[in-house]
Amino acid sequence: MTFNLFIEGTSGNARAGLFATPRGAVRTPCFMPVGTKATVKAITPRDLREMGAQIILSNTFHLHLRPGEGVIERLGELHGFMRYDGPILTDSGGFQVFSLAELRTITEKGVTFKSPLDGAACFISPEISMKIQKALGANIVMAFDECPSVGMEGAVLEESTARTLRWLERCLTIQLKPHQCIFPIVQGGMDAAKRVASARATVATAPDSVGFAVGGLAVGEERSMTYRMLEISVSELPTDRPRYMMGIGTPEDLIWAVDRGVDMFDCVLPTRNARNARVFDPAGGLNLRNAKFREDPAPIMEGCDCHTCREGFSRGYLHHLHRSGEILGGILASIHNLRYLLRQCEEMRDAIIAGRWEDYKSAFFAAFPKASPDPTRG
RNA sequence: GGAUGGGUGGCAGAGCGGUCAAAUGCACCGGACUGUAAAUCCGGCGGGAGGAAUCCCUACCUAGGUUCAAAUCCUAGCCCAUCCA
Repeated sequence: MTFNLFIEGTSGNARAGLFATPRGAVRTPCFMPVGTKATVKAITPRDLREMGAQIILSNTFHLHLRPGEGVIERLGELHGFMRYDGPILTDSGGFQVFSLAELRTITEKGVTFKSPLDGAACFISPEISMKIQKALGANIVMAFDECPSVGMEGAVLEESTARTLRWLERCLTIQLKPHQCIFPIVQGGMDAAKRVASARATVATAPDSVGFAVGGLAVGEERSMTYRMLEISVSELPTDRPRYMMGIGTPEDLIWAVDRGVDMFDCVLPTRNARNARVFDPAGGLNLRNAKFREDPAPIMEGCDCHTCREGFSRGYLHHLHRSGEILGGILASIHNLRYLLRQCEEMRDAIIAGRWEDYKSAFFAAFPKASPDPTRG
């Protein structure tokens, strides 16, 4: 069994484990940095290794448009192409159904996108997405789903959710490479009954899946809704397989998700925010562009073990870099933000295994009073 | 000394009788960002009152003037740029 989850400890619904992949074991809970276009923006693979990243994401749709999966496959698949030797997960393009909503039309066959690059029509079906991902060579391949918008409900949501399931069946007909596996994605929008139905049907359709993802969350809805839907979705998933909550990434989100049994998550937030001068700290974060940091000699966060903080780069210096539009500002802040979440995952894992999960959570929310320990309440 | 052009908000730079507290960009002060069309986007940016619509005051080099009305027209002065002596 190439892919396998070994659970090392639990606390309530929270779990810590080891997820074996052909590129090595991933310790969970695990945050996965996003490298849409075969690069985690502003970060080298060396940085990724140093900060303790275990697995990263890339994107089917964007790489299909440029440079094309053929180029990447011939240059050594994603791993060889971008010189990253850890496990890689590719998203299927399903998120672009949501994020590029104005540029696409959906039919039963698939989705026709207008390329953001040149406006050319680009058709992606479940089969095409799988074939692209097969060529890209990621270790975890995501099913091609439809990520519905927050407002979708009733018959339209019903049809969307059902279509994602039909598409899953079609995804499963494409044979992947031996080092690859597929994660199906649970949908169901902001509808509890549809979440349950989607999760059950997903498991029934792909019972042997190595892992399962919960999608369609953190797309603009209230946090209370996010986690109510997550709880419902996760409760229907097998406990012995990794659960991947797609698209979250604030420190508090990680706690909330892990507390509900999530093992893996990814998010553009740490890198995007970093490029916009927003950095994490235990009290809720800093905007390094703010005037008050102009002459601040302190590192972003006292005691942080990220390269940026360890090297002694001051807030004042980072303020200057971001003000000046210097590329190093984005780099140093990205390193900090990614390491922050990665370290938090290590801490969460240790706490769960050591039976300190409840204490860990209490300490986290004590330091960050603005975040609610339970987002589903209020 | 003469000729011509010009002096507008922190800077650059529109406006050239009313709809102007004055376009736009930059700077400045904040905010947002969650499977990346993002090193992006949004708001504010003379002073004062008010939740707000709004109201009051002071403003387009200086001083006068024309006009119901002037950043815009006239006169004088000061300053700047270029050219000629």
